[in-house]
Amino acid sequence: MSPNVDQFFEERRSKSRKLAEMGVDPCGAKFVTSSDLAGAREKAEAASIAPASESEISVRLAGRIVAVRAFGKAAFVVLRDRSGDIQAYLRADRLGEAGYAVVKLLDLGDFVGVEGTLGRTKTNEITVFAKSLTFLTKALRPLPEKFHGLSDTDTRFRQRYLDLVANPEVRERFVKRSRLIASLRRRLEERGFIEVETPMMQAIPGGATARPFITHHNALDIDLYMRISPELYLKRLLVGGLDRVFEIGRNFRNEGLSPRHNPEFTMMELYQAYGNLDDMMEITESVVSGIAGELGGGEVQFGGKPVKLASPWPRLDYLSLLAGKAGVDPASEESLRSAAKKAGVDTDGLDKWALMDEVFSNYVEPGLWDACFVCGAPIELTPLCKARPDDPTRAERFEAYAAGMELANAYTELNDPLEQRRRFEEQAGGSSAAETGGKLDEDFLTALEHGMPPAGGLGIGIDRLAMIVLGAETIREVVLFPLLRPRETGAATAETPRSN
RNA sequence: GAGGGCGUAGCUCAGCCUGGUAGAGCAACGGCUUUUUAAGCCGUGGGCCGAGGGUUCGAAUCCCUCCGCCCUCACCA
Repeated sequence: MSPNVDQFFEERRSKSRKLAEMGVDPCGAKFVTSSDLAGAREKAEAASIAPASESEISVRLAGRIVAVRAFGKAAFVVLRDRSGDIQAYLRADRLGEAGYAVVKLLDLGDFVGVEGTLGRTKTNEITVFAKSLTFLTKALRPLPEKFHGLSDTDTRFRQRYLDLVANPEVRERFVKRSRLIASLRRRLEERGFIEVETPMMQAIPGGATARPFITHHNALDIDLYMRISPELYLKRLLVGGLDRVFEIGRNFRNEGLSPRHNPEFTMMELYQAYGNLDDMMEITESVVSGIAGELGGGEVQFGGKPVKLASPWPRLDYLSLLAGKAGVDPASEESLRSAAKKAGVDTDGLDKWALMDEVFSNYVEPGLWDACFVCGAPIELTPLCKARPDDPTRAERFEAYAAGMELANAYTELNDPLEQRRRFEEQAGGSSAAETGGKLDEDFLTALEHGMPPAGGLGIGIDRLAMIVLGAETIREVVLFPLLRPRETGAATAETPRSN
């Protein structure tokens, strides 16, 4: 620890000891409040208090001190909680000698409770005129600077609590993410879906193709995989008669990090028996545009450019987009290969379908700015999806895009157990299955053989939805604790102050 | 994994190109101050300049290696 941090720490410890000597617990106790800070503000506004006057409205409020402006025998402190900030005015003549002695020992970062009346100062600032101050908790380390806040991304992500305290817009963003998920849950429940939880540790990681994380269960002495998708378990529930199910939870993929990828990310997946792709479109449009309206006030900006999320979303054709936006002939492997090469893709060993996917994500995806559905991707890429009745080479599938990112993916689900087995076997021959030994999920196939009703299925990437709705350009701004390389243990030890 | 950028006080940053031994604001400490809004005024302390090595009489500054973060690419149904 640097001498400077040591100095802060020792000074604050000494104040903490002084408080204890005065009979004040430096790590206080329950404090009943009359409302949060924003609630007190609203009350004050509603009472239309004149400048430089006090009302008779009493409040009890608590928060962390984020600013102190002290005079000899009076001080203004700004309190902050989850809802916002409010100023409190502490005067020696109102708090008494003992009370004001505590004020003298306050530091930025301490938690306090105040009881007093709401009013406005002569500068018209809503203020709690304190009758008493209750010390709640001492902060032994200093907070980041009050004006510029905290901007170093390393510290912001590693010590997110500092980011949340110092940067109100960050706190607000995560509150909104929580509201987003609550709203999504409510909207699905209104449609008769029930929320379920399926295994995150799976013996065979299915439902997608991605490299899994491997873990080990000691008692059974078996390797397990962190799920890459809940799909195969949710479908088992359709077999079991839970006709409308959804799950909101983490998926894990052992792949690279990027502004759009975190190895653990949050997905919403739902399955609706007796439905199909059209139902999934309706749900996606309605839920996403509804949430955006609720949280973003209808106006959503990403990277300074507006993104249109209001329904209806245009239905675009996968192959037409390839021809139109990428200028390739989707039927020609050579045309696809040369386009992929031009985009800097290493095309060795890629088959026609993989090339198509590369061309799509390099040439078409970045330009899909306003929300839209891309329909009819080739069946080869989607072993869990039904083929189109009119064109068996294409999947009855859509992917929803907005702000140049894939936001959702939906199928009319394949419920033919024999066809499903054939597709799995085909896939097991491919290279992507090597990681998990190419094992077929026989238990899932058995479930299908018992009969899965025709169904539509939908997955929405919640982190990306949050990014778009909240205008965050990197996933790290919507994930509280994004994955970072752990610090050296030596450094971590040095952070811990020695006791005495 | 490759390329580029960044790393200086608790925080936000200057200094680096053109080497001469470390600066500002906020925060902290002492003093004055009972209506401030990044409060003010006077004074004080605080840095192995990410780590290690090299060049040099002399390195925050130039060179090399390593570590961490960010960006782009690659990996990634």
